[in-house]
Amino acid sequence: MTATPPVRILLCDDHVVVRAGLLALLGSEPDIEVVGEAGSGEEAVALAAKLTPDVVLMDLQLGEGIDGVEATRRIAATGVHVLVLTTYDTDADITRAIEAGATGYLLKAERPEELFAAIRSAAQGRTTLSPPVASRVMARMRKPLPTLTERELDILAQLSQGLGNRDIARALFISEATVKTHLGRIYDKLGVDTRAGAVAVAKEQRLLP
Amino acid sequence: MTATPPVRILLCDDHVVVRAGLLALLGSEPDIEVVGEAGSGEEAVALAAKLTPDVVLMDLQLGEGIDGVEATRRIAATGVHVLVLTTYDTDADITRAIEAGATGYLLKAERPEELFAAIRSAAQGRTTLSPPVASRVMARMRKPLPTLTERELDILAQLSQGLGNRDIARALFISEATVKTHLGRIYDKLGVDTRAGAVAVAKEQRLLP
DNA sequence: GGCCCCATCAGCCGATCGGCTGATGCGGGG
DNA sequence: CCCCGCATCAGCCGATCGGCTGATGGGGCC
Repeated sequence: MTATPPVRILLCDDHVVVRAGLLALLGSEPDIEVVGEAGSGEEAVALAAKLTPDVVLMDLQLGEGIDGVEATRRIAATGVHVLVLTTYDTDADITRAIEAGATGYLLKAERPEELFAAIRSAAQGRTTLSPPVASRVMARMRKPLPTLTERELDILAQLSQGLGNRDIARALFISEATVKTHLGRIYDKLGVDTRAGAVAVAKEQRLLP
Repeated sequence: MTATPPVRILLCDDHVVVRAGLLALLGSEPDIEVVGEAGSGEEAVALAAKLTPDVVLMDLQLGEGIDGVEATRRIAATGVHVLVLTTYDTDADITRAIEAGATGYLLKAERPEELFAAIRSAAQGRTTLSPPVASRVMARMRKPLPTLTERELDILAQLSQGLGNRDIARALFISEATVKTHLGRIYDKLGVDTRAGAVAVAKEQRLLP
């Protein structure tokens, strides 16, 4: 067997501390080489195009600029594997990341060995999910959870501003009747029966940007 | 001038990556020595008592077990300085950390030099706040923001479950009239006029645990 | 050309909400 | 001792909400 070249990694996280941590952890692995660091989504997209790494380690929360999902979408579109490494394991985040083309989804709480293994898998295009994430994905398969339509998300966004039906109607240029129809379906999908409950679920599940 | 002994640090963060990052960053500073690491609040409290570090670097979000605020409270009570290092800068988090006795409040997005400086300050009991945090504190001083009473938080918690007035009343063993009175005051303090709006602010501001 | 999803709208009605005025009791601080 | 913040409760009333039934039209998909 010939010596395999190291896996080339691009880091993307807005926190210096996290980048330093990843750098330190990955530095101990001979077959993994960090070839670049980005502190924003825009930077990551540019560097990924320039460096063509084997894997991009991407945080979903990036503070300023485009978010991790959008960065993932753009980078994945160029054929580079993106391994999402983030703090949260909500359904909405996972779904959006996967739809954006992420190769894997890891939680920052994961043990370093898992991270290394996931990176090596991702370099070959194989998918790795953190156990809690995998569980949620499985659960989602069994019970088709709330998948709100875009219009319903519009309504939900207005609702989360505390607006009444009339104001929502005006904001979206539709009638109150339509607002109420959408609200009813939103309640069904989210498993609630009041606007307060809907807002709670929306915030909890991070359904809104 | 005699050589000053290094500042002795205890890290507390539930993410291995972050601990590794801090370890790497602080390792480059000769006058700062990391004497211990904790992955949970309980561990941090125990280690702080055993090691009596000069400063504890404390994250507020700790996953399982007691949260960072509670850990801060217990450690600060023993006279050890706690420097909060976290991701969020919401009013509620800042307020609770300060009330718990934190010596300073830094954001993870802060530049490493600021972190070093803050650690050295904290070792001497001096307070350091990240600029965004300082701004919020000042703003708070100027305009006495929502300070909900405990009872109001009880109501808000039930409200955030999507419960109606009757159910809230039953849950808290009070009459509907009282619930409505509290709700009115909550609306005033949060600057909203619907339950949906109140829930939105509550979640946004992390007013509930 | 049907079928289904989605978005749109209407009207009805009982339940709930939000604002109002006003009242009681308790505890702490000046 | 009085004042004030806090928690408790009552009643009233117009506005809003949530559930219901039912209808129309556009766009995919087979």
